[in-house]
Amino acid sequence: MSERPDTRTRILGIAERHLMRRGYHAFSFADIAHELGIKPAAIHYYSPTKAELVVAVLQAYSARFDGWTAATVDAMPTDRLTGYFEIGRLIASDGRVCPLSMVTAQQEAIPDDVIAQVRVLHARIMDFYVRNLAEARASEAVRFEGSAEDEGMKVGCTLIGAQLLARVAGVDAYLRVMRQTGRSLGLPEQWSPYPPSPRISA
Amino acid sequence: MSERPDTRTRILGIAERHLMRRGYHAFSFADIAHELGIKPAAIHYYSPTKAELVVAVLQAYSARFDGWTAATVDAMPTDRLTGYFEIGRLIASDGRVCPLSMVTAQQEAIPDDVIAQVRVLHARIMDFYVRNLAEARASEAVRFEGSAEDEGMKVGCTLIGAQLLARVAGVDAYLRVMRQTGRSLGLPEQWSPYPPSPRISA
DNA sequence: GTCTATAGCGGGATAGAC
DNA sequence: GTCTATCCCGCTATAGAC
Repeated sequence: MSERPDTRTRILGIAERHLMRRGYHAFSFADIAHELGIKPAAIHYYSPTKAELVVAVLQAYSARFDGWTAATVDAMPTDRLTGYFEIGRLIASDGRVCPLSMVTAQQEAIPDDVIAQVRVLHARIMDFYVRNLAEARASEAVRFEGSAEDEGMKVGCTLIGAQLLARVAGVDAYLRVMRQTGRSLGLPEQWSPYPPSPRISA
Repeated sequence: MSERPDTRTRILGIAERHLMRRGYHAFSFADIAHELGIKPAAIHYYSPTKAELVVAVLQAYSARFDGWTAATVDAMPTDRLTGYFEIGRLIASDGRVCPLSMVTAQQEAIPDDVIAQVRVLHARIMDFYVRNLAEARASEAVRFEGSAEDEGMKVGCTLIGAQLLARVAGVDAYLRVMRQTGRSLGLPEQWSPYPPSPRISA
């Protein structure tokens, strides 16, 4: 195990990191190729177009997110929530932003196929929040007013905003905002990094 | 009054709209020129480089924000907060996003001068939240736990996240999220669009 | 103040050799 | 599977005419 991943996988990984750091338009095939030690044109062998490449990146990201939620199926909903806050922190500390917000920010200038895929990711993530908040409130592990749908959307918005804020104000800003979010929900002060694997922070 | 603004002003206005909709890299001098009925090269007469143009856009935006806060100096802090939520809604309903988040999202691929200017805007906006939340809590017009700094950053993050969400999920999503935010603060259900002028939503 | 013309670059994409 | 070579495009920016 821990073998060197194949080229296809490495391309997706590098593209994902660039997408999350720089956005759709500000990374190029040349960036990926240079890091891989191959020529830009070779990337087309794996993904004919840039749009298809990014769609594949988003699919892989969604799949990893699904894998993470599946792996946490036995966990307490509060641990799932704080676990996700912790994943968001790891992403922010690496100067990245959830691809959901990165792609959404520029959607007018991005191919429709990519937008369609980002909607899938959006639905999965919002479903995660809503489900866990509802479950946690039912067992009186968190408190909030209004519907779980509204609160879930709110917390999701706060997290992606906090990742953006981290880029101008440092990771500390992310931590302050999400700790404040946890405080108003009545979540524990310490976040469990649960479970560390399968990671969606890489 | 209501004269046709001069070319310099029109350029800034068009550039701002494109920046807020498409991001730094996805709008061009040609986009602006076409809308203005002039040639792309003519833009350079007003702003030699794209970075300077965007810096000017951000300066104008910050100045309008300052003008708005100054004009609301006699208002209740709760009205200032809901007034800003309303401004955020107008921006979102036009498919735009606060330039703060738009530029921040792509900061790795954006000139330093522009980043420096966005930090100014960031400081102004966060100061606005913190000041008004502290003031409102002192008069028991809102309730929240923790420091006004943490809560201010949190609400700011929620708003920019909600503007992003609006792009995939519609303006209704923005409204739901910010109404939920107002609910947990104990703000009135109806937002005063106070004051309509000087607008920072244009 | 706006034009034409053009330089110069970097990007995505394709064709065909190896 | 990766290469070289090339095409075509759009972009920022400059120079100089009007």
